[in-house]
Amino acid sequence: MDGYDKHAFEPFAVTVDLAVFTIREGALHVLLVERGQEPYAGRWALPGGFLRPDESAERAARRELGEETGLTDVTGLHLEQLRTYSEPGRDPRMRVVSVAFAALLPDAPEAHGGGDAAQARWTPYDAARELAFDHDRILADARDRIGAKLEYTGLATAFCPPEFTLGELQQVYETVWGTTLDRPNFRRKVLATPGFVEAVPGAARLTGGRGKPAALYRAGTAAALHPPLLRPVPEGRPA
Amino acid sequence: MDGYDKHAFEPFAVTVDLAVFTIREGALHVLLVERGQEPYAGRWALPGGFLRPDESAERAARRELGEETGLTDVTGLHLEQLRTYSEPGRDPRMRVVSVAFAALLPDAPEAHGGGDAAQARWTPYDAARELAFDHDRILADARDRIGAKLEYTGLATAFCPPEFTLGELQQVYETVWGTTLDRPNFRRKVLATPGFVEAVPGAARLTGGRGKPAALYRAGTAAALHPPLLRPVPEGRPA
DNA sequence: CCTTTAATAGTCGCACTGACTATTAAAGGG
DNA sequence: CCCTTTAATAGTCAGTGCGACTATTAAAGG
Repeated sequence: MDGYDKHAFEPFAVTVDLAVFTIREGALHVLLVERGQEPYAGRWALPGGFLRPDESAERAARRELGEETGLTDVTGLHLEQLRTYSEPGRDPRMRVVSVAFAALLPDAPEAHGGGDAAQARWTPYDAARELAFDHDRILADARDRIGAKLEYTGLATAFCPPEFTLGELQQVYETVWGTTLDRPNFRRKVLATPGFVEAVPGAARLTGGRGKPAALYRAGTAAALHPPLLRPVPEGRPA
Repeated sequence: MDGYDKHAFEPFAVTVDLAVFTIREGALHVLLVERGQEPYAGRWALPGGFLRPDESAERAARRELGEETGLTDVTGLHLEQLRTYSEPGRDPRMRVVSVAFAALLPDAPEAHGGGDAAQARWTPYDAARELAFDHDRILADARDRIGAKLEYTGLATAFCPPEFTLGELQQVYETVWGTTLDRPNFRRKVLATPGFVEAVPGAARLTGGRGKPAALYRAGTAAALHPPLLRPVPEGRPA
């Protein structure tokens, strides 16, 4: 009931933090910024910043992304709330509640510092360790969430350009899940799932490859995949 | 990067709101409180309240639940973050950012008002309309989330007492999804999914029923169901 | 033109599932 | 004490999805 009626309310600083993913050279990359100020000056961190009084967390997330990394007017950006981190002590200086977002980008435009960030850089996911604040945790949570949502949503297309080949889409799954998938089976499954992708008639990707050019597809309209595309179980999983 | 370094930060009021569900008499019920204060005095709302400076949102959620509804020491309570609502104007008096939670309870202990709440009451989900603030939206989001999570997690057991029959578990699915399920098939599926439930040896529910008493089960240890228990597609869904 | 590379097509068998039917085990009324 | 009622549990069968393959096709480039 937003019950501020009787008790005095304590003011909090509210920030947004972004875990922005893309796929580069077959590896999952995360956008990081180097902190220019204490605390954690010189450490890498997730981009983010303060919520302004007139904007929602979603708007703040897009704004900060542009300010700190130069990624502006990112049309293909998929942005979704992850969760909110509110443990006392997560910031050494004051009480900060942070709304975390996970974001996906198709291609990887170069990033540069700005705002509070000394510099910004795409970093391989596995190399993004020992970040400032509790950002290691946020980043791991974001990756888990993305991996899980690939199973039952068409989210993977958010990593792809507007038109993409099935091979590129498969690469997304293999990269995020860290597995390999059988190509014919992947193809059959994707095409059999209504609303996942739709063919672009008569188009083929001509990008310098040596073999037969692949047909192009666009993201479909379905939000959820029925049936889902289940992740292969790691060895020895079954109870 | 929690970038409060250069810009002045604006203070916000931070609250938690709870959508607490249970199943009563075969229908999904939600815990609501009647507001004792303006704004929205006399209107029904989700329980919740201010975050204190020394507690996380999760702890605040449990505390407010106890204060406003008398539901304290709820051992079987499942509590999970839904999302954070931060649109400007969602509270007519000040800038409030609210961390919303979805919660599930096995049985339904009676609730009574307290704290900021004039009274508290279990309300059938379908009758919970025109709530204060944006709580209609939060409630709908929570219900969607719960319904979806039933598919691929063992969450349904959170609606059940520590020991339950497969019939009771099936009732949870049918109630939340608004469908009917074939009993033998449901049984087969649940028992074939490793870690979903485990049998309580030699126990049977004797509660006054007329027919053969059902065997009892406990919640299993698996967090995710492999394979998931997919919701039947509504008529005419396939594209 | 011929080799290479990758996309696409097709096959086979098992496991899962939806839609059923049949059986069993107790409770409670007569 | 039996017999009806109620519900749990067991079993059947066909269609389908999917993993693991093999085979074919289409272009690029030397």
